[in-house]
Amino acid sequence: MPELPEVHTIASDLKTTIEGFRIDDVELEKGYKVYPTADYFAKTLVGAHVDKVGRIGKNIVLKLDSPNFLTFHLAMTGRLLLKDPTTPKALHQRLQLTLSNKGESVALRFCDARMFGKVSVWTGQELRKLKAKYGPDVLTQELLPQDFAARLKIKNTSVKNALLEQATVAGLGNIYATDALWLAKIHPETKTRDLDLQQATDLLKAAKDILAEGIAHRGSTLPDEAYVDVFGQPGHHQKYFRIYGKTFCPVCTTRVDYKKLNGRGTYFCPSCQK
DNA sequence: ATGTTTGTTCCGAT
DNA sequence: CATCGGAACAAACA
Repeated sequence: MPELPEVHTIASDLKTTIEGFRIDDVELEKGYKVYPTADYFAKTLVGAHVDKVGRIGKNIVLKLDSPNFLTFHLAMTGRLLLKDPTTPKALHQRLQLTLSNKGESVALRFCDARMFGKVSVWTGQELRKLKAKYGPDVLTQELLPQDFAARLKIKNTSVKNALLEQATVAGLGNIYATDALWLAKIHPETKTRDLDLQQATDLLKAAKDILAEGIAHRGSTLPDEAYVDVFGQPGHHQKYFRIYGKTFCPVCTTRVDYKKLNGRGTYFCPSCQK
C-alpha cells in the first residue's frame, strides 16, 4: 500500500473535497465483499453525511453524521479516486459512493486489483476496538523516544520487523521503514533488544523525518502506479528514496546489500548501517 | 516460466 | 497462553 504518507495525502484531500457531502448512492460490484455485509452497508450509508475525514494508521476513516464510521484500507493495490459520476467505471472498481453537496455531485471510487484491501462500516465502539489494535502513530508528538525504545525492546525480533508491526508503532511500511533505518544508520537485522536509547531516539527522528518528507512530496508512486492520489496524480517521493531500490549508497557509494527479511525486500548499506 | 510487489491475517512451531 | 515467521490472500508486470 500506500504507507502513511500516501494514506495521509488521500485523507487530507478527501477532507477538503467531500466533508459535508451527503452519500446518495452505494454501488457495490458483484461479488465484492465489504464488512460487515453489503445490506448493512447500503442501509447505513445512504442518506448519511460525511462529517470528518481522518486516519487510523493506514486506514482512511470517514466519520459520518450518524453513529457510524466508514473505513478504507488500501493494502497493496487499493486506490480511492474522485471522479465525475458520469465517467466510465475505473479499472478494478469495487465500490462507488455517489456524494453530493449544494448541487455538486461526485463519485468516490474504491478500486483494488488484488483485493487485499478492505472497506468497512463500524460503530463507534467497534472503531475504538480497531484503534486499540494499533500502536501510537509514528507522527504523534505523544510518542516519546523512551516509549518508542520500550516498545521496541520488548520484541524478540529484528528492528525492521518490529517497525513494520502496526501494533508496535503505526504508519511505517516497507519502503519508509527501510529508508528510516538507513537515515538512522541502523542495520535492519539488529535485534530490538540490542538497541540503546540513543539509537531508538535517532530511529524515531529518522522515521518522523522520512514520513514528513513523504507527505511533503504527496507520497511515493512506483512504476506500476498502484498509488495515485484521489485526483489520479502520482506522488513525487520516489525521486527522494535514500536506499530503497538503490544499487549504491548515496553517502559512501558502497554497493547496497539486498536481503529478504520476513519476506520483505530490504535494502541497506553494509558500511553505514552497523 | 519465474520472481517481484507499497499490507495484513492466519496458522503451525516453539 | 504468547510470540514469531512463513504461507496465504491474488493480480500485474518484467
